Amino acid sequence: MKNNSENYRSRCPINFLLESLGDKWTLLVIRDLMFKGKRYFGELLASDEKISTNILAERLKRLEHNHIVSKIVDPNNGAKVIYSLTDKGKDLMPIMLEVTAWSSKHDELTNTPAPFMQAFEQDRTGLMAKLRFDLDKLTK
Amino acid sequence: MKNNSENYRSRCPINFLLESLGDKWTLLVIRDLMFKGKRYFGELLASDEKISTNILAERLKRLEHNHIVSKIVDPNNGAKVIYSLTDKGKDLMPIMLEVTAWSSKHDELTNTPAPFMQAFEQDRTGLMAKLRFDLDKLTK
DNA sequence: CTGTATCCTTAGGGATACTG
DNA sequence: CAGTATCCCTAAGGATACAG
Repeated sequence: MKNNSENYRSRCPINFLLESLGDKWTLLVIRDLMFKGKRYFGELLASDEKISTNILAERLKRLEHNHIVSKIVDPNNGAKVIYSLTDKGKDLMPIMLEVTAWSSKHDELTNTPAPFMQAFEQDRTGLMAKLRFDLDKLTK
Repeated sequence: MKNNSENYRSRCPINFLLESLGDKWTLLVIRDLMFKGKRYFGELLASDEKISTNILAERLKRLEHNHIVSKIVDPNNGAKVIYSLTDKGKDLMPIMLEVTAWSSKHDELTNTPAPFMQAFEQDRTGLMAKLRFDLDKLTK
């Protein structure tokens, strides 16, 4: 996955996403930062899908390099690092919601509460705006 | 990439998408079927990104197995096969549009016309409904 | 035209030991 | 706790020849 434009396979927007986030793990890291309120390396490490340390470290590094995630030193504990989504990262929320909508519609095993998805289909714009507002508050 | 539920890494909807479509090529095939009006193997083969025959054949087979793509024999030419999106496949359109929106916002090299994306941000629901209608007509 | 089959290479990723 | 460094292995993917 390269990120300097000369190496893109094409200049298609779909392909742009694939080159930025198109692997087995990156989207899961973003999910955890966006919807599960995780902020620390250790928390991200503890996902159901069992990512390993080197992979997580590499993905975070690349996400930071792509300005999707930023890291700061925890003001309450200088030994800890806090990861959070940048605006560019938060802009991925509509994609994540649509993915969730699609999966919960087409995979009966998926664990998304149906009422929420129904509300979402009714009023995408409103719900997205609200969630974005919450997200901004959280990482402010 | 497994598709029988016992082998999922988790039952998260984000992960469901990754297990169904999470590789370097699948989303590009869907893009070509959804937005570029391609229907034949040869047409799909001719994308900018240069997919090879074996990969394309394998992806189409898996997409068919997952009920995202269906194939029929061309009624006008028995030697040809026509691929098209199922309803489940067409349901991916909102995701594709959000991906396009995100990429065209954050990658200046991306080739999506800005006016369209502006209209989309104004009225997601309306535009999605219209595009879905067009898509249904096309594959009817 | 629509694929299969094969060969080969590489990138991605698990496991795990180790460091500041 | 937050990573780095290695080792090793496998799956994914390019190239290309060939078949129905």
